[in-house]
Amino acid sequence: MIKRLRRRDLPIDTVKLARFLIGKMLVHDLRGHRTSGRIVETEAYPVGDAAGHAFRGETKRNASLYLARGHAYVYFIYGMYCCLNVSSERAGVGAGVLIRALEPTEGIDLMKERRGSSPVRDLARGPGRLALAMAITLRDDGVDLCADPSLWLGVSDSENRTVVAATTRIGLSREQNRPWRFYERGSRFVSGPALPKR
DNA sequence: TGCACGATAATCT
DNA sequence: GATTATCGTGCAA
Repeated sequence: MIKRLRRRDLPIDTVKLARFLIGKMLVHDLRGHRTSGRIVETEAYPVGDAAGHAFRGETKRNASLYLARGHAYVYFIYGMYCCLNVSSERAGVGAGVLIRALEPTEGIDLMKERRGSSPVRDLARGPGRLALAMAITLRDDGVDLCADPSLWLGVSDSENRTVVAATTRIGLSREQNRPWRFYERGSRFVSGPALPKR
């Protein structure tokens, strides 16, 4: 069983939310089929961060970052992939948390179809892969993850204890030394270069 | 295991 | 015209 997260459950702070989301569930119910996974890796892009898409102010593309915390901001990158973020502050303030990797839990066969049959470990290891496996597209930009019947955040009642660790973020050309990437220590489903075992 | 490289298009300068 | 919060492949060690 997965219980929905309400907006009041989410911390009103980008870095705190990024840490909070580790171990929580992302669920997509689409045409009667569910795919879901445990979030094992996130990155915070707080207010004033030069690497954040909202750094230079609100535009048509990044408008969803300015919605109340818990809304989806989906953007298209490298001409090929979509990435999912969760808006993370009060309405009118632009910031978000990038969801970088999931441990697949339900709908694994469907994820394999969407991804072109890859090992379970690689289905949602990385933001572009995650969006493909979960069938998240630009149409999901702006969705309220605390209210939408299809795409939502939750907590599993069989949630096991999660040890969260922090490192620097991936793929940036600015603000590279900020410790704003969070992941579940020991998880095989985390993207990026190999990490210390414990 | 670790690099270099190309694909490919929206957004911004 | 440059840049980009990525990924798969190919090749070297």
